[in-house]
Amino acid sequence: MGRPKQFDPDAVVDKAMDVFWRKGYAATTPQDLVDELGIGKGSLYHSFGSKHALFERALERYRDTQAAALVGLLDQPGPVRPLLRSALELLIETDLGESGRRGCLAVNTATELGGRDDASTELVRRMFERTEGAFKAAVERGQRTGEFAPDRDPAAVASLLLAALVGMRVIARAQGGRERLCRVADAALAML
Amino acid sequence: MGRPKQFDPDAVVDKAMDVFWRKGYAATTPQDLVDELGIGKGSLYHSFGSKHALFERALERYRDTQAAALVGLLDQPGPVRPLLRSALELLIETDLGESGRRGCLAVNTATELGGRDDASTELVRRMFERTEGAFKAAVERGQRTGEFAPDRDPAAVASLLLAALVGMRVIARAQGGRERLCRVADAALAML
DNA sequence: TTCTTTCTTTACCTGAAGGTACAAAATTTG
DNA sequence: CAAATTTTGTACCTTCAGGTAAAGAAAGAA
Repeated sequence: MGRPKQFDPDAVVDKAMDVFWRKGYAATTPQDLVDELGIGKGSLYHSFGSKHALFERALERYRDTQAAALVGLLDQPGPVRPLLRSALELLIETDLGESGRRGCLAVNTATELGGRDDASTELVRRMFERTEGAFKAAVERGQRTGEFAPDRDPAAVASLLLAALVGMRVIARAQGGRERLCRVADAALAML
Repeated sequence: MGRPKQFDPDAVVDKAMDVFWRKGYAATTPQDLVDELGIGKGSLYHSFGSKHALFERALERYRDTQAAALVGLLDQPGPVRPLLRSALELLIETDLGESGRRGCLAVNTATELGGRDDASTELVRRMFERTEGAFKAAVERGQRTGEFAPDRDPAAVASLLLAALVGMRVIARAQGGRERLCRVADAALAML
């Protein structure tokens, strides 16, 4: 009952994710949100409560779309090395693509709010953990199939892969060119 | 001539570096600066012009102290592997130390202002480049002395090391524990 | 159709960000 | 000492962040 919403909340959260991704949390103003989400300020606060609450929704959405896509990619069957390569290439293209060097929302949030906003920090920590887990599983699989040297600790290698991936996305924001990013990806694959 | 300054500008820039490092650029207010630098608002703006100009000074100071320390460490004589290990350990201790999980100012700046503030982006890009150069030189040296396998491209390995280092400092901000960071460092050294 | 509930619009509010203006204070020079 | 120059403290200013309040609009319930 009551008046129905004039907008699709999921679509609005999607747009909010985009804004926060591009500008960061602190630099996104209520006016930015009103302008880019296409809903009035009243609706915004009535539906989402606060800028911070909307940010959390956006971060969850990021986890469920972007981060999940990466994990899903790594979980696919078939040889592992090409899978890893496409994963890294996906990130490079995302980072350098038309949407414009906004890096990774989880990484951006870690450095902007890490340790100063418990909910966000925890969300990011979990995303990192999940990604590292996917890497570990992939490495273990690659070792079983004989693609990778079997003498390396999969957990350690996965940690390094996660760190390299995170680092790449930071470097992309600091005007790192495609060659540089590809060099990182190549070196990461070469060490396996 | 004229009235002499009541404070040491370098010391004030040092403190400003600390504040920006902990809180980030946008989240640091003029009031924060007045409180933590111990000088009046008048002096602040008279001496430094603007929050942004002070931030650039702070970033330059970061480059000349923190980033330079890392590069200097890598340039020291002696076996390369222990040098790399101390470099990584230095970062881990810095990140987890009493100053409290503030990560790396260059990394934080890359993700907060990368692509949106040309001067800062350029400063960060140069710091990354310099660090990568130091890694490359170290790897080359290690290859000459026979410490590292000679068949790897030093530039590629250096890129990966830089990315891993940057990633580590992000992960540290997202509540990554010491074990996790050490795992990254171990894996990085193990691949050489 | 009136009542209730929920959404939307518009207006408004408080505090602070980021900075400017200006007079007073502390120096060096003549 | 007066003059010139630079620094400092205080007051002030404009804009906007982040949000609240109140009244009207659109739906179902009685």
